[in-house]
Amino acid sequence: MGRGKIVIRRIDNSTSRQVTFSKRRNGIFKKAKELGILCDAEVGLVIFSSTGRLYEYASSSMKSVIDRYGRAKEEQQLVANPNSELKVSLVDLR
Amino acid sequence: MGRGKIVIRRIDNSTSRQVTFSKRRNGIFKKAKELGILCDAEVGLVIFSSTGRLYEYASSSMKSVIDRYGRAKEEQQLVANPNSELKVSLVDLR
DNA sequence: GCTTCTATGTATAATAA
DNA sequence: TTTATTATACATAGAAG
Repeated sequence: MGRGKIVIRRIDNSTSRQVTFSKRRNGIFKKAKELGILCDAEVGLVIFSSTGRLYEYASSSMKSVIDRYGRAKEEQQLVANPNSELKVSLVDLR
Repeated sequence: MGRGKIVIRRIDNSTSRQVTFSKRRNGIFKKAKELGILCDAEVGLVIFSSTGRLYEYASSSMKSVIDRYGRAKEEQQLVANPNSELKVSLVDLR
């Protein structure tokens, strides 16, 4: 997308890498916002630059996204391995 | 980006919304991966569809991203409000 | 570390399967 | 829900502030 085609690998020149980071970071945040609005989705995006600086976007709030993520992963765990916690519960019922 | 220009607001037609979600989700995941590689950044992306399904991508691992996020926010908190915890520490030192 | 310019590479809207 | 096609809209590489 630009004057030349690029290969996707770490940009060696630190100045170019910084400029590309700035542009693409803006681009992806825009995409994240659009996706949330267009498709009625909840989106959370966290980016740490190579210098360690944090950039974030959440369609709702990051706390909401992370909490929901945790709950969703728990459910996935139960579906993937139905015996794990359920077994405990059944044992506890006796 | 396509046959017609669109306005960024919720797509009413659920079939179109779903198709757009599928395409744009792929697009943004690709962008997230590229950003991580090109710019040596740590990226975490969480998306819940309008039907509640979870989609995720992390350049490292989501746990790593969330943990680092938590630590970064704590630091921000301290920088923004230097008196909060520091005051306690100083008091404790006496 | 962000912005402008602009030629060019990409993503994707509309549509159909 | 994902994919194929293709015309268009958009993102961005490179260069220079």
